[in-house]
Amino acid sequence: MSDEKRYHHGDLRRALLEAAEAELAERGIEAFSLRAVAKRAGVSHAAPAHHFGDANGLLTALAAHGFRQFLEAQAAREAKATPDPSAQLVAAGLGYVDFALQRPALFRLLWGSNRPDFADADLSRAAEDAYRHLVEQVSAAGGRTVADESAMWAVAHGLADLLSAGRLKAIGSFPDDTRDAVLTDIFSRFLPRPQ
Amino acid sequence: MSDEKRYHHGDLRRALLEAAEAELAERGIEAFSLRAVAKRAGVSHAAPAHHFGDANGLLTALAAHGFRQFLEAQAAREAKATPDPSAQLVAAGLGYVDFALQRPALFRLLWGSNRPDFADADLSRAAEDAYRHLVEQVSAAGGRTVADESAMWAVAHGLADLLSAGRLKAIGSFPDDTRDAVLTDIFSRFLPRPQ
DNA sequence: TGTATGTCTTGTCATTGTCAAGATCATATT
DNA sequence: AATATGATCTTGACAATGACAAGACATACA
Repeated sequence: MSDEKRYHHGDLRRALLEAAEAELAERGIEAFSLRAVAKRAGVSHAAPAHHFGDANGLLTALAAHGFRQFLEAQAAREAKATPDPSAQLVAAGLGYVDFALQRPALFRLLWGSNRPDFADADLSRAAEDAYRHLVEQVSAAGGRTVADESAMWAVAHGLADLLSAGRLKAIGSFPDDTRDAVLTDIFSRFLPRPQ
Repeated sequence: MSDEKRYHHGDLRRALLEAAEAELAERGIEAFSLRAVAKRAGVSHAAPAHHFGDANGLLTALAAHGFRQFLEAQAAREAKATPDPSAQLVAAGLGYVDFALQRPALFRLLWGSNRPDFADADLSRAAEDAYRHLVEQVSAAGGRTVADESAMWAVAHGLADLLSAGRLKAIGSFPDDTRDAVLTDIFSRFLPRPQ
């Protein structure tokens, strides 16, 4: 049988990352346990060490993966939007919120935890890619200043963070399409204005 | 001597809250340890239990205190601003960011942790007071819709969260008065427009 | 075939949160 | 003043956790 218990897992690194995200989603980052991840992946409690060093190393790898999925969520919205720069920027903002709502625990790992090592080469590259995408979108939409960038980033991030934490109950209780309409309205206020 | 070691502390509850905030600031919420708090306050590791139940109980009480200080930070800015509603709203936003920059660990406890029990009566009241203040400010400045409220809250929250986490390096590296000017510019974009 | 390297397990230790039991103190009542 | 009652704090214990060391097992390669 292919699922026979073997001494060598074969793809343990990937299995541990999947188990870690599942644990994160179920128990939250504050109750995250390396041993629980190992148990879920069906290996001994010390197995993760060889692949990730320590618990923070595993969370660092998971965060890098998370930032790439974060960009994918934005790209998915952008693909559905009209190609003009303003619509693309709004779409990126909607994707930012989508990710936060669909994977709240991962979102919190990326933006609200200091357990990942952001000096790690892979993670810092993934995080910078996300930042660069934002800057490019704002710039294409006519943004020129630090205030233009920061305003758009802040409003998208604030909405994503508050919504995923369940604090913005007004918007959070809307059906999806209504929520999108309100969010689009809000993002539009921050678009760099053509002069 | 007044600082003699007594069996009964006398004001242990307050001392533990202060020790907890200091520990939070020094080691971060992810390394928060109840025993370290007790040691810092000079009592045994089990002493906090009687006053707060468990570790989350202590963090709940600290969060309630934190929300009140959060409102004080906004009030401090409002007192220095002109009394017109728009200026008051911008001042509240600046106070929001002040608090996040001055007490980043506490800010994260309030907005990015699920360890505090938000069903706790004292904490939920303190958190609702903060929310009510925001709604009133937005309303006084002419805001009428859910989008008006959410936009202002989100931009203030996003700026505060990103700045306190050190992610908004552009603005974060500015001297205080320059930063205030940029933030004021950004907040002004979200002010409800007189129609 | 034999050896080196990589992968995983078992066992151990210090630290942590929580609970139980007991010691000490403060206060009210008589 | 003496005592009782309850609040406050300590000591000791336990299970869970992250990290480390040593060894077992498997694969790659000569």
